[in-house]
Amino acid sequence: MFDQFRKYLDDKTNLSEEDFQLIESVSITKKLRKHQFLLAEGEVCSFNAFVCEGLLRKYSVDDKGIDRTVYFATENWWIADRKSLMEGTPSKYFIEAVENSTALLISKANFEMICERIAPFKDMVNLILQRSLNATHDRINNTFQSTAEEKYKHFLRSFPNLANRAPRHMVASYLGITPETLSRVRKDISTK
Amino acid sequence: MFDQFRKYLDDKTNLSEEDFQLIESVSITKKLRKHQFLLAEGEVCSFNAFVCEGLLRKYSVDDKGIDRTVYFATENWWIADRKSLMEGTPSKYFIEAVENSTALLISKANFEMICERIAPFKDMVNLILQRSLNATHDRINNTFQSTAEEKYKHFLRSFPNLANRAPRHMVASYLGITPETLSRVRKDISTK
DNA sequence: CGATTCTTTGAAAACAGTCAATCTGTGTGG
DNA sequence: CCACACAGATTGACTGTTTTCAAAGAATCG
Repeated sequence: MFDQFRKYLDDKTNLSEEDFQLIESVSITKKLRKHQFLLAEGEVCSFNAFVCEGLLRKYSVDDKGIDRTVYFATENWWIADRKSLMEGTPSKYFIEAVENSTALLISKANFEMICERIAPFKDMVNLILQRSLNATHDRINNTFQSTAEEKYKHFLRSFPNLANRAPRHMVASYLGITPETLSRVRKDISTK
Repeated sequence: MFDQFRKYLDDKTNLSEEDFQLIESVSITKKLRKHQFLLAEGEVCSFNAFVCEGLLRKYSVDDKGIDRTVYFATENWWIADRKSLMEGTPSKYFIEAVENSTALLISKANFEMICERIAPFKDMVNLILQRSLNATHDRINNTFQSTAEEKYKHFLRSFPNLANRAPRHMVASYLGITPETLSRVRKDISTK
């Protein structure tokens, strides 16, 4: 499992053998079965997770009981509730395995320790943060004023592989539309 | 002008007199008149800007010529197009003064230099990044599946002071609704 | 004051949401 | 291996919200 992470790190940054060993020593492999939760609402998020295989999803449930998917994470993506992690407050989110998945967890304390000791790692993390922020702004930019059809097409362009892996109702909740609307949009597109 | 920034830095982090002087030496005061652009679409963003006074707005213009406001920045907020800045690519955004404003600009090279030399500054920047990402996720969470009225009420709660300073059509474009809809929503709320 | 831009209002059309029913596929237990 | 149950996906009819287009009122700036 760590091999996957190692390849990722090798690609993104420049670490010594010693660095790898330190990181490996604090990485906990976690297998998740479909539907299993990595984090539940009300819990304090205590880790950063790197997804080795599978698909995870972060979502909240609103007053009316409706899912709001904030984020999907597949192979080589990170997932956590940063707000809960940073502030030590109860999370408003669930993180759930959409497929059987494997993730590497690094506890908050260990993550900070690694960042302290390995400067390139810290830089990488901050770079990822920046990219993530850019991507999130793009998402707002591309879906706020759009019709359901435009939103879905943009989703297909951005995550061509996710559209088939994630159940439709989750895609719908990611796009902020109902499953029924998504179904109709897909029909419209296919008959063109 | 630098006083304002200094107070901000004092509040957020812990810097020596020497650090302040270094930062001041690379900060360029820029006065902007209402409607003036700090960045235009197609330009490469070459700075980070700290707003001392006034109100700036970051927006793109879509195919149909409609504004999409991504971000407002008032006193003590940062603004830039991070993507363009990071990658050196042409920006898709405009950054425009909504009021007469004053900002401190720090060029990309100098900003990186400061981050290198002053570790607490770098940490502060990364903390801001994280908060910004959290706030953006909250924004998605709170406005994606909401009605126009809910979006506006959430905006009022989040930015009570902005609602009066920013023209309504900009607020509308921030919320992803038409100015007409915003006008009606406001009427509905006031007659309750 | 006049011109331009912003905001509001009205009526019609487009769009997405809701509710209920049906269809599909998957997995489970007999 | 089949039948059944169950969750997810689709479809239809209806409702409600938002957009669009057009026009009239404010407000602002030179």
